Amino acid sequence: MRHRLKDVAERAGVSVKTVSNVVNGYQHVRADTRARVEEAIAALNYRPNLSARNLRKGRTGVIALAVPELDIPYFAELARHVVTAAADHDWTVLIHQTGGGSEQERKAASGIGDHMIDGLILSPLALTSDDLAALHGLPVVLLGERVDNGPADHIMIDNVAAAREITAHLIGLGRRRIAAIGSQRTPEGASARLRLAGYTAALAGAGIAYDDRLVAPAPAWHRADGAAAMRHLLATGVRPDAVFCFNDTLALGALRALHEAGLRVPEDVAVAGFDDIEDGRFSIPTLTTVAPDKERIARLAVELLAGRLGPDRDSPPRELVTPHHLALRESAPL
Amino acid sequence: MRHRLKDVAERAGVSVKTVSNVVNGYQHVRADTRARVEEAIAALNYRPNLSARNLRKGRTGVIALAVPELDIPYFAELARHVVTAAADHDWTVLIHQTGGGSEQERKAASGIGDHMIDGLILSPLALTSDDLAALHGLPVVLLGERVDNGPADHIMIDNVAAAREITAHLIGLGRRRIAAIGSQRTPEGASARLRLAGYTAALAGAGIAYDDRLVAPAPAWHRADGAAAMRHLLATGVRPDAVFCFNDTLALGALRALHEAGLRVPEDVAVAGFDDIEDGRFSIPTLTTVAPDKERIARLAVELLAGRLGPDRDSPPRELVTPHHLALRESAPL
DNA sequence: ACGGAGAGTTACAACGTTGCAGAAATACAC
DNA sequence: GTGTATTTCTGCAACGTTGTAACTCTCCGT
Repeated sequence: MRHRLKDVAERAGVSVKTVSNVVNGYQHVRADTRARVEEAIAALNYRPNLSARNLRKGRTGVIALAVPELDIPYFAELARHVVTAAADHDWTVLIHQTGGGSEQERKAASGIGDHMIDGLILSPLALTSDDLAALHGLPVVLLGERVDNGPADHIMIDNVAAAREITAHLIGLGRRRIAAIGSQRTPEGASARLRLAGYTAALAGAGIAYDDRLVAPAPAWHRADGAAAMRHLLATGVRPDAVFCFNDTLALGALRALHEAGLRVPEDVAVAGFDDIEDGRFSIPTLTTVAPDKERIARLAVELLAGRLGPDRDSPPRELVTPHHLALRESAPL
Repeated sequence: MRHRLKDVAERAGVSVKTVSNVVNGYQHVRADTRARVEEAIAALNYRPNLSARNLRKGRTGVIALAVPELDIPYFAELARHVVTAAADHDWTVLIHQTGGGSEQERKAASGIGDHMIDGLILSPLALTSDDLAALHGLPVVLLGERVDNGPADHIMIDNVAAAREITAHLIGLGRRRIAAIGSQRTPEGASARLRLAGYTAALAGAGIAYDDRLVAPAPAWHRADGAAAMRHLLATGVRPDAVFCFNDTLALGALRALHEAGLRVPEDVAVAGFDDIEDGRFSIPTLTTVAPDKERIARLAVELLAGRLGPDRDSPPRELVTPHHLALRESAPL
């Protein structure tokens, strides 16, 4: 049922290698030979065995993208862009879901990496440089926060600046009791720490005192966590007049909780998020947010990986900061 | 840097095959030999070369999941469940994005399938049975609408019944001018046709005349399409008092358009969707919808595939209808 | 006619792994 | 103590492909 080079060769009356040459587009094949071979390929519906080709070549044509959770819209959108960018290099993308645990991420790094993939684009939450070292030379591009001393290429946005800017925007609206939702103390919470730093920097810049009670932690960054954190803030009676949520799903949850509490957005409480996911453009109200250039991040990641697999094999690790902008919508308008 | 069985064998002072036996958990290996080999494996950080193993075994341990678009929440949620279910079989899931075009789906089927994957879970929009035949024996499980005469296992929900039930629910609220959003005339629109059939059946059952002007097409089923369709309905002056959207993202777009038009949901217009995506539980208002059991669909798909790779290799194709229920929320409450 | 260049084709080995058959060592039965 | 299982380990071949090197054949210039 499934045919091999040998079958094609027999049918076309040539050697196995000649068929291989035709399949790989080698130049010096006589036109009539090529035609005979192609006829045989078509007749037998021959497809190369990629495992064998990979074994021989040491390349698989597959790269992996490992993200914490696929059904967080930010990662789903990112995944779409990575798949698109990878297609330009004729790569297939193996999308892997780590669950954000260090165990799973380690497995994504070492386990999957084994020999099935040529490179890895990893959006780590919990990974340490030790885990990374265990890759033993598999080219890796990291997205998001820095892994300390990691010897890998790295793409990020300036989280502190972005958080500072959007907090400053809320201050510019005249708000003074600005809450933050999404803080995390765990080692995984690198993004949370940076965004919190931007938040406090903006407050300090405007001469507003930092109030611990206005900062709500969130174990994960899902809608439910955002809603719970918002409810908690409202219940403690610290009446914020604005909220900066560390990502958009938190913000959507917060919108929901505010709605249930009968508060108007943005009149009573302005809300800002982070990530610019599709939902935020259709939510009620639409969501003001920090918009990273996801398409560019994905493209850069694929290109860095391509470099590592090609000429830049041994060049020093690169660190790229991609631009972002504020998307000002109804929840905290201009 | 990257070691092979041979390197481990030399270090442990045994044959290559013995190392292979240890790696594969073969029983009859003396304890001290096993220990020596394991020490060597650890010391060299040996990892099997999967390409070689696959070549030898004819199995790859990778299954593919092909969906039209990853950033449609329904598919992202489904993907998460499939990844989880596949992990129980020690399978890695290669997630593939087809874009919904028949060309891409064909490629997902034939191109990717070549020898890299053991099986395919495909959520087709445009695939015909011819495309399916081109797979030449690759086990496939189809999700969603029927591919005519396809010789593959198939999991679906009863779209007609589900659409009829939720439309009947709207009728039960006393609504009489019930619009539908999402109809499609293209060959890809199988789901749309079935849901439309359920909608018309419910109207007929209640003695309500079908009004063509209340049925709005949507080229795709994104939020933007839902919003555009809703705006169109409102602009034509046919004042619906309820809308059944053929999926949740359409419904979220419709909610947005209704909000912009100053109409209250559900007081002025009740809204229902289809899919029960996470967003719908936090939107304002929360979304009444048809809830398929995505976790079960994913688990069944993986199990059917496991069967095809094992004992049920040649059993006749199975067709499974999974249950659904109505999730009644604020946009069209009980 | 002869040498040389290049086009066209081929045989062979290797990529790293595992199934098979069997050798060597050990245990067991009588 | 001999014969028979059983455990433990090994060498070889094969999975399907491609790189290397070599071979044949044609064509050209002299």
